[in-house]
Amino acid sequence: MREEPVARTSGLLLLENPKMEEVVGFLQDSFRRKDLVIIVGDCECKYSGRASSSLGHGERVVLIKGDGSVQVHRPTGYEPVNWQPARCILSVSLEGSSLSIKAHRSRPRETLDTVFSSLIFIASTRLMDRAEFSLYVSEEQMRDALVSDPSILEDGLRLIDFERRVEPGFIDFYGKDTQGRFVVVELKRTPAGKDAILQLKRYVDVVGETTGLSVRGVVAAPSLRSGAQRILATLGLEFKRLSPRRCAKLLQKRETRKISEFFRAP
Amino acid sequence: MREEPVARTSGLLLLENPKMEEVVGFLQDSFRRKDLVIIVGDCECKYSGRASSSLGHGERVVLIKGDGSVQVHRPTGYEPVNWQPARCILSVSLEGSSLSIKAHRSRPRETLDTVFSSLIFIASTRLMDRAEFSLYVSEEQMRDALVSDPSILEDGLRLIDFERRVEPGFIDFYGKDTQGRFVVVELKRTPAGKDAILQLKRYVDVVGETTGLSVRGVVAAPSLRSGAQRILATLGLEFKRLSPRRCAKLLQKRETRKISEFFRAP
DNA sequence: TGCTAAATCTCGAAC
DNA sequence: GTTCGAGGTTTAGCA
Repeated sequence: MREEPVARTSGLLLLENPKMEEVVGFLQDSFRRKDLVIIVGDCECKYSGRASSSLGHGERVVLIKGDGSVQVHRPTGYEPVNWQPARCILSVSLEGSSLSIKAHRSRPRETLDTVFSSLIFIASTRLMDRAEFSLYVSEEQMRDALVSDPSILEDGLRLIDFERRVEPGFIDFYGKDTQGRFVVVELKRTPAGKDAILQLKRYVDVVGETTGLSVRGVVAAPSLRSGAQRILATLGLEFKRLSPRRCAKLLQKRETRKISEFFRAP
Repeated sequence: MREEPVARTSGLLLLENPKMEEVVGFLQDSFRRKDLVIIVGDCECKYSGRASSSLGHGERVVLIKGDGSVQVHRPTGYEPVNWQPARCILSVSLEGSSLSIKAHRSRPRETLDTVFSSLIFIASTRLMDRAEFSLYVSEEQMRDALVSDPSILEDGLRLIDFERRVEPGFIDFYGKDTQGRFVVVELKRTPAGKDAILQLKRYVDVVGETTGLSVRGVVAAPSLRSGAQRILATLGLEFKRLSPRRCAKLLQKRETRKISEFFRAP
């Protein structure tokens, strides 16, 4: 006799070595509730869409999330061997003694069919997760990256000075472009707003007065806040996208290169 | 009283609402055996390496494979929020009442630390999976792709004919390059071997005799079988990599473009 | 909606 | 080992 799935404190439902028949309803309920489902068992996969693929029998972990995304994981490899992104239409059916789970989407039109010939266990649960994910790179790290390779902002851009003291404060990056024009860069780790633009404007004015030449002002940030583009254009300043991630990557590269050059030295 | 983890027929070990203390040994054993581990629980994540990231408390699924890869999955999204590729060094420790799982690798130097404050369940199992994964595109589809856009093989390559009847059989693709030289292409869906090369040689010779001009012979395949490069060079023929996937992608693009052009038509 | 560029891209092959 | 290119790339930012 089989026991019914038991609801845990966390709302976890577990089926160990379940029968195919009972699994159909179990999965349909889980999909309807948009719960997360983990299936471990022996399955085949067929994918058809942008390309076609087939994968014979083997024991795998299948992860089906409430958003309709599907992943089939083999025992090794970071990436799923087969998958389907979110917003799939999921359907479960019994095919003889096997269980078929189809994940279909249009645009692009593609289907992943996972057919289980045996099941080791199935878990279904609703996960609570409201946390915010944040990738960090400091403004100082971004400045270091720009100083070490100004071309990440603009081709041919060269460094004159950084953290340069001028009347209202410090210029993050001070350089010269391919046409020989001075460039003042205001760096922001987060989307740049009016404050950053006005700050830059002051620096540009000061440098313009000091040198008596026309000076370019560039806001370098991951993006502009809404409305900032308008102010920027009004003041004759520019925006250049600079992603914190790219800066971090470049710094990492420089770091490893330094180390390798050190070891290569005689 | 807690019951001991029970070994299933499949070698599955399950812990439901386990205590942190018992989990440490459980995970260390699993990692040593290089079994696959699934953990569901409330955790925080900190990543540091190429970039830095932090993720606050939330219920997630963590998948740790025998190859040392780690994935932290939130309730939605196809991709893991945090991850670490294969060949990581895994370590488990108790930090107060929390469980910390660190995945570290060098080159690039980066660490993912996942700290569980509570556990819903843990599963550990060895998966048997020896199946081969294959992506399908027929040779005919590859030929269609090449015919519809010869530049995927070589810049400026133009089509003269395909499936062209010559003495020993059919030339897959017959064209002309930017220098006006005739090009005979032999297509293979799988790594090309001696047979494909000799076939191509016959076509090239026939076309050369017919036209009285020098003719280029190109093997287009995902790769060359070992030793084939040598024969190719000896016979004065060329190899151009052509992936079935890229052909499939191109065909799909053409298809969608056709459809959109159809709908756009007046 | 479609494109273009970046990704903690990953992964594999060639050099 | 390192570099280079492809991917069912995915994803985010913009026009």
